Amino acid sequence: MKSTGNPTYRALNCYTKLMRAAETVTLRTSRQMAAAGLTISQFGVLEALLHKGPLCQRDIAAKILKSTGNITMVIDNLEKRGLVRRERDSEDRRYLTVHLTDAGSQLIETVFADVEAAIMAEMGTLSATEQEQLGTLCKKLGLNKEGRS
Amino acid sequence: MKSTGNPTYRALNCYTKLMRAAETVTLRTSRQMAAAGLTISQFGVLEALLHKGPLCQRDIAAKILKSTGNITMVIDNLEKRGLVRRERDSEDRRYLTVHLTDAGSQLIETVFADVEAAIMAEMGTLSATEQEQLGTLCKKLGLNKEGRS
DNA sequence: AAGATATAGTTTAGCGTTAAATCATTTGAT
DNA sequence: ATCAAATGATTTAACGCTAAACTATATCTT
Repeated sequence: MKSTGNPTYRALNCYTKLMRAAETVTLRTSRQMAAAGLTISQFGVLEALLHKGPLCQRDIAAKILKSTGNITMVIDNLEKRGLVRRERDSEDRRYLTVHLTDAGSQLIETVFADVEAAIMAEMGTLSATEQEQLGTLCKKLGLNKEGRS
Repeated sequence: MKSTGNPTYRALNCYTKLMRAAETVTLRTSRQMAAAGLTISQFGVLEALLHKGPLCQRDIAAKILKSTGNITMVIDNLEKRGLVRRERDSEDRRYLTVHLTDAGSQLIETVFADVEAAIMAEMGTLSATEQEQLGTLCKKLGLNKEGRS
């Protein structure tokens, strides 16, 4: 199985390394979130609100690729901590627009900066050229067939 | 932010593509497991047992990088389906050795082959050289600093 | 205007996940 | 031999996650 010319070995090996790298980088960057008491999902929600402004839950779900049932709970927890507030849309009462509170804004701004720095540090292991190569290869991999379906 | 010479942009962009690629590939390969009614964790446990033989729960947890509390539950579910059985070690009664049943062996063998084929198909988007490049870059990324700690 | 259909959000059931507390058993120290 | 410490497994509490059923509101058809 270790013969480097073996296509099966090569593919599985590449797959394993890709997964490990993603896991490791996630683990390291998520420490910045954990340090602020935020889960990855909570960070995702706050970050979406920071960069896109107030959003309804459906849009948040789409942005972080999670189900709407889940978003209800994540936002419940953020609301309990006073980081976001829900506002019922007066035009169409089905919509709840989620807003960052001042505390939420303040928190996500600093945590986002920390996470960004952690990502930079992680990627800094690779040279500029290597980062571009990696990006290109990953993109090619993701584009395979029908997108994310 | 889109200036390609910007190191922050380059790092974040590369990070995003890496994460997306890993997610997409996981999503696609996990369909093979889902088709057999197995979750990713259940697949991990069965695969460990297939390739390493009977293991105690602690070793299984270490193999799939999950907590032992979690393994208890995953194995409960596999046991309910008759895919594995627990056997109390007669030497040291703290240990439960987990064995594949015949049904479990049969299932994991076919599902493993399917998953392997799916991984091959995914990685097949890249040429042999590209796979090796990707593997090298991912490995370099993961090796950064203190391993997985 | 009435009823069907669609949409936003919530709830529920089930699995996964961790960390921490607990139980059972074994090992080590004295 | 006894008691303390270590170790494997289980349980519990809390959060995350999905799919599916459900509620409330809005829109579309006629």
